Amino acid sequence: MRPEEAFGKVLRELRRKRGLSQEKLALEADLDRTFISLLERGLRQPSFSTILEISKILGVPAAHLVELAEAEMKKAP
Amino acid sequence: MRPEEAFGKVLRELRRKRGLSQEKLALEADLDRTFISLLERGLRQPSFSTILEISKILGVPAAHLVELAEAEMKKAP
DNA sequence: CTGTAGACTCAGGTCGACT
DNA sequence: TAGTCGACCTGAGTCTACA
Repeated sequence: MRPEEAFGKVLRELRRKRGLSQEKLALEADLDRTFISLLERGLRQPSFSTILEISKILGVPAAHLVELAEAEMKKAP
Repeated sequence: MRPEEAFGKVLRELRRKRGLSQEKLALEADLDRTFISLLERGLRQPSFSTILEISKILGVPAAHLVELAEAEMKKAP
C-alpha cells in the first residue's frame, strides 16, 4: 500500500469518527474541500504542514496520524 | 517556531547522531543533497513520502520524527 | 455531501557548478 | 563536508463548476 493511500484511509476514518464533513474539515484546516477529497482517495499526498493542520483539527497529535498511516502500510506492504 | 524549522532541527540532530553526512543520507534516502541542506535549515518542508524515506534511513519510525518535531514546536510557540 | 475535471500558482525536489 | 545559486520540472494546494 502506497503512502498516499495509507494516509487517505486513516484520514477518512478519523474524519468520519469525528462526524465531520470534508467541507467542514477543509474549512477549519484552512484547506480546499476538493483537496481533502483527493487526499482521502490517495490521489495526492500531504506536505508536513498539511499533516499538522489536519491532525490539529482531528484532535490528535500529528505523530499519531503518521503512526496510524505507517501501521496501515505494514498491513499490506 | 515554524514547522519547517522544527523539522529541520530534528533532522539535523538525528542525522549527526547517526554519523551520516548530508550526502550519504541524501543518497540512501534517494533525495538530493542540496535539498537535505534546505530542509535542515528550515527553508523547505518535506512531503509525507519524504518524511517516510528520511525516517527509514535514520532508523526511526516516521511517527517518532514527527513527534520530535511537534515537541520542538511546543518549546517556543 | 462527495467525486471529478480543468486551469492555475507556488513550493517540493533535482541537477550542475562553484565556494 | 556543507552552503548557495540558477534553471528546471513535477506535484501540492486553490478555485470554479458540474454530476
